[in-house]
Amino acid sequence: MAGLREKQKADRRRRILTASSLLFKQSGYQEVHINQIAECAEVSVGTFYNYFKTKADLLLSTVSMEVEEVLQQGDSILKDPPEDPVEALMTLTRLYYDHSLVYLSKEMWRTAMAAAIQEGQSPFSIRYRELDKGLCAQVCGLLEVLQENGRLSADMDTRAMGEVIFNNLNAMFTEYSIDETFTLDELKNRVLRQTRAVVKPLIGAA
Amino acid sequence: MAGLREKQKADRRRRILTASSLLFKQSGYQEVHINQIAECAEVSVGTFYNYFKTKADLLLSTVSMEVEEVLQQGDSILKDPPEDPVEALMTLTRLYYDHSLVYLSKEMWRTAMAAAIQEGQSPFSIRYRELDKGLCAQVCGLLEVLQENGRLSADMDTRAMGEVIFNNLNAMFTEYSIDETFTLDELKNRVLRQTRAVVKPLIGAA
DNA sequence: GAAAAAAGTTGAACTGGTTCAGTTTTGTAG
DNA sequence: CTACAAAACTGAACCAGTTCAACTTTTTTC
Repeated sequence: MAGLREKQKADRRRRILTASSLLFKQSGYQEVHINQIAECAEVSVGTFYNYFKTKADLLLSTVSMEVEEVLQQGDSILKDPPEDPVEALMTLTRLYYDHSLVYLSKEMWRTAMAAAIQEGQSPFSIRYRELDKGLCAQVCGLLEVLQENGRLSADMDTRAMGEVIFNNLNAMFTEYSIDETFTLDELKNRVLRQTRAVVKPLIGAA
Repeated sequence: MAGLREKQKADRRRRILTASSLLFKQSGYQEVHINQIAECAEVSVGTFYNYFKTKADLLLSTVSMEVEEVLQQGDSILKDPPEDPVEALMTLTRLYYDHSLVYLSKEMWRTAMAAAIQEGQSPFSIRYRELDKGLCAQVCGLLEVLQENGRLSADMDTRAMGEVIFNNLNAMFTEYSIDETFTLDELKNRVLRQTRAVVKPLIGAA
């Protein structure tokens, strides 16, 4: 009952992912055509579209992997966060940012973001936003922990605050992805300053 | 020296803009093809591309108009803002949001946003980000005014704070544009709660 | 093991935005 | 007014992502 068909399916899917990953790294997302991916993966173009709805859909599986890994690692930060709230938030932020270019280039992030915005009812967009929501929830979760530990004012609206901080992280990451000259260090420094500005007034007012 | 050529050029440009605006309103951006726009404007497809670099470029001229109007109106709010900081920020925010759908539909905003992200070095993207920067500067400017008026703590980092608040406005507007069921009222309510969470701790600590 | 059904593969054709070589129109000089 | 140059217009061809009707392979049934 192993199923030859299942085996072939899994194999083809893997071949397509391997081929595209290789080609994207080699020549960039835009430069690589579906023909090339299909050829390199030894399937036909039609078969490619049996496995992925669109070219951008290829990215989604990578984005998904990326974010899931980062969410898991983020959870362990929430379990025992740095005492200083700014430092705690920046630890999470650095995790997100440093991990971001492991599987995906800036160009690929741009494409994924643009695709997610383009039509909101596509499965791509829905999944992408789910992942974002997961990250946002994690930031909110961290604020709750800090609040419970008495590190942040008790009357802070953790939900609203978390959304603002996450939206800022996300917007800054978008800016970073758009501008090829924007370095990771510059990004972290700017976000540090912003996070400070927002979080400092909430400290010790418990 | 009026120049027949100049006159014709201006006329053709106007015809294309009128035609596309009409067609987009009628059938939505995606549905309308360049052929149709060209036909309706009584020019050839090639001529269309003499006047606009891409289909998305059509949107840019509309977005540009939109944002320039809003920036101007925003300036008059800065001249004499409501005393309460949250109310002041929400007045500006409501201006932005209420104005947003005068010339552009959600679908058109999505397309413009996606295009601006897709390739960051295109004139489209550069112009779009300039406009965003203008809005961000206006939010920062409002915070400065409020700080000068003694309404916000004197040691607040207006620049960083303004960026965070603007990034949040922008992110929420993006979410709103993506989700066709997200209403303007819901948007304003959520942003109100977020703005409160961030700004309240800065009040009276002067 | 043969036949029918189900699932999957294939690549040529389609789609719609974009380009460009050839043509027409406008401005200028003699 | 004619001739020439510059600018602008034109639409058929191009391109790359996507679709789909015909074909092949695997599974199921008897």
